[in-house]
Amino acid sequence: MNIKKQLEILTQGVADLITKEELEERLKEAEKEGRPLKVKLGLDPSAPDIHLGHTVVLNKLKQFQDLGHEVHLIIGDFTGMIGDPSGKSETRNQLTRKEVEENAKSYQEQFSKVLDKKKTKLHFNSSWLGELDLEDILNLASKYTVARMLEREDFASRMEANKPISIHEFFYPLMQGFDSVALEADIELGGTDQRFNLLVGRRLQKEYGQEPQLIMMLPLLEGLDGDRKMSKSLDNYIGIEEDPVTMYGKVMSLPDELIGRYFELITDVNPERLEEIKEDLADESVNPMGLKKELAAWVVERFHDQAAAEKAAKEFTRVFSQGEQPEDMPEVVIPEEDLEDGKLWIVKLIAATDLLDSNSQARRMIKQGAVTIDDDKIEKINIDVPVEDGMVIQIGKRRYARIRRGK
RNA sequence: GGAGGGGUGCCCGAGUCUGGCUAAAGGGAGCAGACUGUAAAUCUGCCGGCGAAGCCUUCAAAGGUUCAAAUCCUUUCCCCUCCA
Repeated sequence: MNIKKQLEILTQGVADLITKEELEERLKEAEKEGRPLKVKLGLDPSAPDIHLGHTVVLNKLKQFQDLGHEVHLIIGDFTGMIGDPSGKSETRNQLTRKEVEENAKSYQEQFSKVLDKKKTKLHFNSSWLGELDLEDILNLASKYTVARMLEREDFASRMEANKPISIHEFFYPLMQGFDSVALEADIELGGTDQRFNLLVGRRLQKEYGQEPQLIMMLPLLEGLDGDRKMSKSLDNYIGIEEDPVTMYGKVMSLPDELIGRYFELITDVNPERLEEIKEDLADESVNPMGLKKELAAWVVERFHDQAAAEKAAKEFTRVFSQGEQPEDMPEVVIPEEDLEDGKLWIVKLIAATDLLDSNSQARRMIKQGAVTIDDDKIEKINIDVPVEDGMVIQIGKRRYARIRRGK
């Protein structure tokens, strides 16, 4: 494929590129020399739970792969095994060699849902970082200044807010940058929030006498709240291994304004279709629900299959549009000895389902009129209800449990 | 080493001088209800625990003063700033 066309594909949907001219250069160079570009992505070793937000950058990597370039995933196991002691209140979770390898395997599995597994190279950065001795480390540290470190936004704001910064934290960007040196990366990808770290790699390569890598930043995908970036810790994510029904439902719960952005960043719809979608979204007379359903189906199909997508869509319509019960729901066994005359206090019964954390919450839900048993609304708190095998408790719109009497 | 500032509920953040009206303002997140061809938007409500009243546990930790403490005192731990 000619360079112009490659450039066009590679720069699509990119938030920032340092620099476009260099990318063109590098592509030409690679072609002339008949070698692929080494494209790097760094990964945190502790969270092998990929969500849609990650797929934005993975999609881009896939494009590189399809164009014949080499994708290198770097697992940051070195820091993971040492344990990051920042955020002192949190327990250090030092990962063992074994855990790291398990995580890596899990990563590989999940990544192969987007990337071509055969063409993807996996590295552990401990294999070079672990080899450095103190002299090497000091040498590395000498190549960057404190002032430059403090340019990083979160360091700067912590300084500003009088919050602690440990010295070792300065080493994280350096180590990540050293990965680029070790790999002799041509280009590194990352979210826009990674700008600083990515630049460190670029600068370090120069210090070590290498061609500095290019930097490609991809937009951060907003999570379910429609505001903050998708992340597991904010619990606003859609995991690519979630079951089809949940996945579909989560997409449907996205704020409408995000529909277009999702189509753009995580699907492979062609530019013409994307244009149409955007027009429809801008058109008041079009109910965005239809588009959202299309998006939801697309997502489920990609990470499961078409049958799952159809099933999830049906289930969604059934439960939310028609207000019927879902097909699967958790079952809760109520032991016979907890019953009195076959009855149980309503609050206890609800709390037993594990759908809520405490009796107080159960009481509140009843007060708010959120609880039904076999479609009968529960109005009072002080009642004992007969517990029947197979009866269904519903709390709110989407929490269900089936009751089983047992020993 | 010295001087000063600070640690509040899931998060942010008031309250501390002038003790009670404070389960602790406000915002965010979350949940529920109404509405909706969406788990969207919007509006309203809830948002520590305990089978009612009432009680119990909570404002870094432990003691103390008091009829009463997030608020006052003591000690300890942790964070920050400036000086050295």
